[in-house]
Amino acid sequence: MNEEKKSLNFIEQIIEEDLANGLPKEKLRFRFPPEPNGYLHIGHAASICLNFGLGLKYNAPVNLRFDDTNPAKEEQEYVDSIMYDVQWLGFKWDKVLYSSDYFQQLYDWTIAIIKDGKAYVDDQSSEQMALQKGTPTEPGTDSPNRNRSVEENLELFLKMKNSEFEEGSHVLRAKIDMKHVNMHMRDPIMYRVLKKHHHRTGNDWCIYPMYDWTHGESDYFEQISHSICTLEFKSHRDLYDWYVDQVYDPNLLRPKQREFARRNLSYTVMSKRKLLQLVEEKIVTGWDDPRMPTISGLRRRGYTPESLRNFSEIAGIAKRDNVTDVALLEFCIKDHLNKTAPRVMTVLNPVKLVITNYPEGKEEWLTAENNQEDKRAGYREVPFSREIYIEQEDFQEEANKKFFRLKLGGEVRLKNGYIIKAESCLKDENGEVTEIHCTYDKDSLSGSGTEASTRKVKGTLHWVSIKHALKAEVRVYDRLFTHEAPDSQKDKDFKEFLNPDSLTIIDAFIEPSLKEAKVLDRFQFQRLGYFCVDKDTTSTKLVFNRTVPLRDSWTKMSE
RNA sequence: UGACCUAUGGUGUAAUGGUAGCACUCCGGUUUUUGGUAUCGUCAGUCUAGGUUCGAGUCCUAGUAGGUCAACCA
Repeated sequence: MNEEKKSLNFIEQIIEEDLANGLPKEKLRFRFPPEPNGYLHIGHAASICLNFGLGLKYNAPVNLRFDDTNPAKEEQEYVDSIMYDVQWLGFKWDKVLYSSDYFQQLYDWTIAIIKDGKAYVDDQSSEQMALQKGTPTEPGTDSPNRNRSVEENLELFLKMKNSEFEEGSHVLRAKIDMKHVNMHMRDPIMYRVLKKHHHRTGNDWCIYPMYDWTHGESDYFEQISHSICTLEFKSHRDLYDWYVDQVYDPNLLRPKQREFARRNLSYTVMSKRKLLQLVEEKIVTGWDDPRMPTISGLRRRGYTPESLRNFSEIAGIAKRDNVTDVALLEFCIKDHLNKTAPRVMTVLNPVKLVITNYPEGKEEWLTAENNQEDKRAGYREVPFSREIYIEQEDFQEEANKKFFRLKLGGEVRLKNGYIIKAESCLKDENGEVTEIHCTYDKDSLSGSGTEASTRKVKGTLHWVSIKHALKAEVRVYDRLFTHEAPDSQKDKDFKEFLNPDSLTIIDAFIEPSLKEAKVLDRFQFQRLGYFCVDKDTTSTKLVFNRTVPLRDSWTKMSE
């Protein structure tokens, strides 16, 4: 009964503190600000769940804002996929906004800043400017253009805007302090000339604001109370604040940037650049390849929104570097699917089994429970006949008593069916078992109520009737990399750790109830794992992805 | 040879100066017509050294380790 109080993460603690210090609760407002230059991944999911979760917790609006200030990298395709992913995760934004919506406002503010003598046009080469910038341990030196007159700056900036200068020839810089210990404060660039088509503003602009100049102002413009980003932006905070200072009206809310550690997952990479590389070099089939840590990849793999949200919740957030064990993610999806996924029988690596005392030509439809974790899931019928497939690894001619499966002279129950006893087997020239001959106890049918039907045998096998089975392609995935943190090795490229066996394609036999399964339908293939229908499925060919195998204490034990 | 951030079981996170807890992983028991699930349990942690304090994972100092910062990227 007693509600256990949930501890707050450090961001929530900051918010509680701000509230306690007089920030009205109605002023709380958050945002998720992706750049539309790639697909979202599980790390973004952490940020999405954090920001939208805060919105839910405090009943505050959350904007989805596209940080689209670099037309060279951004595309509508990414905008669309990001919106889809956020909604799929189950969140609702207050407004969809774009930094590019603020280009005019930003420009107007910039004019004021130039007039205030706090920004200047620099026409040096980027190399020259880099040289003057100094290093983290040495102060920078002033640009010779630093003291242009306001009039000249205004005139030059207008020319930049009017496309009178070439790309790379002129930039507008904030006049701050070339000797500042924080490199970002050494006269950062506010605008550059980019004669590129923008996915939203088209060719309206040929000057584009930089991230720092845009982000804080966008937050301020939208009156975001808490601007949450990842740790690598920590040193941008001084600049964020400096820029907000230039336009801040004390009657309005002043946004505050706060940083948390990005979420890393073991056995994968998370940087957009590297993920893009995997896509472009065709190491994976696309952004939504089921081996990718992208939201779209995880979705196609069979992950549910609930499982991803739960993962973010229990992984938590903090400020230290981390590599979260992918086992935690897998636990989350198994936990959810265990409660929700219908069970079916499929055989991945078949061996033929003949029940010699079962009448030829006879078939029965046996009743099978769809999900013993959820009685409402009901029952279905599965066909049974004289010849069935079982898994190769479920049969051994001889085995010790720890082997609960089928062995010569031993008994086993066929799931939802009869108890059978192995009498003999046929083998090919290599000694591989090609056919198993069994007899069945005709009184032992599951659920028939007879004494024999309740008889205990140690093992229960899944199976499919050969005559009725459907063929399906099953894609079995393993981790994409063999190293826990493939991009952590300074002297090695992350691709050296690619797992050559990350995908295995199997022709499997599945029970006929799966015939009408729809893309993204999720199932438990009993005793094997969770699988979902892939989008490559056609009317003539079913394709399944293995989301995650079931916990397997037998294989571990027998190794 | 600077500034800033971080340091709690194998992993991820709590403990807001007062009993180091939770989850995952691993291992073991029980139940089981899934070697699944459920359930019970075991193992396992405050980077180091000083200091403040009745009391320090928490505060201070120094060290050590890791990370971040010098794109006309975000």
